Amino acid sequence: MPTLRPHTPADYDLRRDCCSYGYFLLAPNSWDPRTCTLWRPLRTSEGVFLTHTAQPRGPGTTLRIGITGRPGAAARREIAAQITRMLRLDEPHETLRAFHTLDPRWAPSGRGRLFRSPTLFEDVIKTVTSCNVTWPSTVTMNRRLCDVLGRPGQPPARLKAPLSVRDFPTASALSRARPASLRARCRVGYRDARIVELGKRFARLKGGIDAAWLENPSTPDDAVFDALIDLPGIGPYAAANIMQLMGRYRRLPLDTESVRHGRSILNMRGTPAAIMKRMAAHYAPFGEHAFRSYWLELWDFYESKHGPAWTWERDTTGRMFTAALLNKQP
DNA sequence: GGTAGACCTGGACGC
DNA sequence: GCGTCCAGGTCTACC
Repeated sequence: MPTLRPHTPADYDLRRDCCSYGYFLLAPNSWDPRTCTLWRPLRTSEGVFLTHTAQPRGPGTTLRIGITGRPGAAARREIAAQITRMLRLDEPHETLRAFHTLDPRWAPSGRGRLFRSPTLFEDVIKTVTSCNVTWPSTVTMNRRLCDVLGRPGQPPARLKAPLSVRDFPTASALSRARPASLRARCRVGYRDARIVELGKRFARLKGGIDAAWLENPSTPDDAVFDALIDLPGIGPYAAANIMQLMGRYRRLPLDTESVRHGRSILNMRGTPAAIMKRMAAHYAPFGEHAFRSYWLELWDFYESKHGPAWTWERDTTGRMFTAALLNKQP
């Protein structure tokens, strides 16, 4: 079986850094808590390959990416690049150090890298499927999108892959879907036409967007925010969330979870709108790392309820990790 | 510029 | 098993 050894930062801890944001629980990602392995089908120019990424020698050692099938040199490079994006293996050490200097609470644990998707498009769709729904619906929508529109990869011959080997649908595949079919088969509800339109924009079929420009670090935050908020289904919350997934942490995606956090942990009082204003002011001193400080506080709360995220089973704890649901747990 | 109501789904709850 | 209520962010119409 082909194996890749991507460049791995000296402080990298797969358990900590992969299980750091809810998207690691969404299809087609699959974290196996027993083996501490991330399973994930990835699309390349040579087809879809099922990968599994582990850190067999423990934190701080080189990751190993096992690949089912026979990828050529180009496909291997594409797989390594996608895993690097998902796990933020290329995040400069100085950036993390700057974050830990600004917010020393996370220096001892080394936290700061937040999981994301292999492509900006997948992060955008995952964000849209997380709006105006409870987390279990987000889980269902992503699983169905993969089952219905993802291309199958080669299943492993001997290894037991925990889940489906279908990848996440491409922009092109979603641009060709019929809204009614998306609604009926993927349970995306009123998001149907918006998702198809996003597929068209990212496939650059109609009013196409320039993903390279969006992802270019020299593009100003405000310009990125304005471009994102122009997209269908993307409002202030979604735009800010997509920005943090792009590594732009200055804006906070404020939602009902933020209000819950403001009230219960930070002892803020007032209407939801007033609390959101106070939340923005509260984290403003963390500047370009504001979201990381905010998110790690939230994540800490979730883990205080149900143990370290790397132990969460996708189909049990992983379906109920928002505070509203966790608070109902015994 | 601010606000009210519709949009959909799935889970919780009561009967 | 069925009906009702509720949570959730975006969008549009309206003031």
